[in-house]
Amino acid sequence: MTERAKKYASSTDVARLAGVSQSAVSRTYKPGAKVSEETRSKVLKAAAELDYRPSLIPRIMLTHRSNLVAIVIGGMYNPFYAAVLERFTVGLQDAGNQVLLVHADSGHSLDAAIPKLASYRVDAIVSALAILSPRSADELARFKIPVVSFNTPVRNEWVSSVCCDNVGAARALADLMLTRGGRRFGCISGPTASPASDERLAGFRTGLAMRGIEDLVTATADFRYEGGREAALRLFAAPRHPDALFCANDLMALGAIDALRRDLGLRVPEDVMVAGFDDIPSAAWGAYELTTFLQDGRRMVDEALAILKTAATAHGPVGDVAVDVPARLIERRTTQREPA
Amino acid sequence: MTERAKKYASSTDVARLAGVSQSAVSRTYKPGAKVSEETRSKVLKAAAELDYRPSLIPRIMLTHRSNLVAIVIGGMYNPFYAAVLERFTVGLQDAGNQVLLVHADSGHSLDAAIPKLASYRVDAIVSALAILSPRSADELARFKIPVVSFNTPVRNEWVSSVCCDNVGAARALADLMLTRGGRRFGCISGPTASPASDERLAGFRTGLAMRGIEDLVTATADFRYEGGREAALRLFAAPRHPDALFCANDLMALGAIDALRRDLGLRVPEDVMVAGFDDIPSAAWGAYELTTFLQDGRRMVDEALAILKTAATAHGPVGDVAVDVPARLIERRTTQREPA
DNA sequence: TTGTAGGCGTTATCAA
DNA sequence: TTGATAACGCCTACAA
Repeated sequence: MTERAKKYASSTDVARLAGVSQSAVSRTYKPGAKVSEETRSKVLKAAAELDYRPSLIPRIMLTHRSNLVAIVIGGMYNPFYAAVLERFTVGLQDAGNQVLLVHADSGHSLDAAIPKLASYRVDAIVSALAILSPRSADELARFKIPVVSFNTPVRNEWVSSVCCDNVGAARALADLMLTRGGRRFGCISGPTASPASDERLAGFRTGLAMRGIEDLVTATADFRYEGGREAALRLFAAPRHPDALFCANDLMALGAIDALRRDLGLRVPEDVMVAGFDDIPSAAWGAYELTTFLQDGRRMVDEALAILKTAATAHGPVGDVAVDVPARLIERRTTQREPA
Repeated sequence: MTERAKKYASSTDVARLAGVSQSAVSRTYKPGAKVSEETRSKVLKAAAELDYRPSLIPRIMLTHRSNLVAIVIGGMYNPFYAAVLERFTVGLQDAGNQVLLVHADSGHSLDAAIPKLASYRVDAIVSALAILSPRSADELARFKIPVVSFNTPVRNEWVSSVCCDNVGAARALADLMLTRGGRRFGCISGPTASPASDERLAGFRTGLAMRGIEDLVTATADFRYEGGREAALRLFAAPRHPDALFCANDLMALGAIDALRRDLGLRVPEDVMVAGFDDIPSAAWGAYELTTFLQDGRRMVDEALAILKTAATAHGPVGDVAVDVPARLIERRTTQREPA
């Protein structure tokens, strides 16, 4: 009856066929086992015949560890996050974990996903989501699952964060643009409620203020190329437009550049300087050569993995760690301008 | 002793605290249950106190279904595959599945990952890997796990495939380039042993041959921007270079365009026409406006999901299905040329 | 070295 | 409506 649904052979099946006990089978597959050559070969023969693969599921019940780590992510359209996801996956696989991928594009869908993850008994969660609110973080903490928040500075007893120094970087960019002769400044930020974008905008504003500039025109977009393009068109509709534009990520910056050059007939960097954030591969492409900040994704992932490793061996909560990775300015052509 | 390792409360814990039987707890969490209001509230109260989340792990043992679907992928640097991964993830989540993400960048690492997946008792596997060999496919079939191969036309009893019509598309492109006045043809293909790239090259060659053109200079690259750029530099080192260049994917085409324009001072499309394959977002960017083929990732994913759904309800093998999705030509600026 | 027995956290069955 | 009981597949004593 239930035979029909049965897909995998069990160790009991193998034992029966091999004419040994179930524990003999179990021992055959345990690294430091004490099994006679004879038993072992009988078992392996039967196992091959039945295509037996030991199941890890019962082990999860016994040990309370699944070796499953969930990665919650939204916006893989951004190559920076695609690369981060790939690095996490490789790193976790190398450490003997499996990755449970969860897509969430809003705080709401995140909340919906959490109980599922708890039901699968994941060992830890990585949130590479720009929208982890403190409230969601508290919700997460209730499940007593270690969490690493990537690029969103929330933390509590169970939640740690790995961020890059958005404020400092954006401030440094303000300096650079002033040095390069910028006079009127503009900024295209990400969606409201994106902490990373907020920090970048705030840092830019501070950097300008420190040099006595208070004027800053801004537009909001959605972190995508098209959004950046349209935001630039809006921002540059007025006759007295900026001559230095900071975009909260590279994709929007590339869209803005194309808007300026192709739709508005402006030269970059001669008429308008542009800078982005992330250093995605296309920022370096010959058609753009965009000045940007390298978010050191590799190092950020490594830091996150280190936190997870600690969490895996600890018995209690190991949250409240905050790692800040500096961003490195990569100056390319889009800000290379002789001061007027 | 083992208390220390115990992280989650079990239904037995809840039952004890609530003063009811374990089955009562189980029923409380079962949708169509018959529990008295009184019992239910006692249970929920105790559960809240203990932060209880029912575990899905035992259910996997009982039902032989994990609701886990593995996605094996390599090369998320290509936005086309990043988008495919995202669509798969969303689609599977909507269908009540969870996604196990596996990164594999070679046939070898794929082989290494398979037994792990079998141990986690995944219900199905999606291979979005350009390197699934028939041998690997047979290996997969041994585990009796339904497999959908994305863009690689292998199949057997347990393996189905969803591909796009690479040959037909590339042949149509040859026609177009001839119509636009192409005289000398070049092609930058992907790594050897990539079936998709092989088919595209073969189709292009066939299309040319049908119009009496046998000459075709080729170079091989790695599907990435930089690789395309370098391959173009090699291909155009000779004095008599192509005036029509087909690249096996968009990323390489964009690299080739920048090589032609910026390193070699050639005009695209006036001096050289260029076309790619995939229709990734950056192909449409203002700086390039690349002619390409839209691989309908959305539809391909939907077809794959449909196969998986069938597999989920069937009892035996459901492989050997082959779906072919047509590719649609998107002609943009890089082939817009007046015939000489 | 082997086999027997108990338990991990659920669900399903059956009797109360 | 409830509670006891037997699985599911494996691991770990413990006894033979």
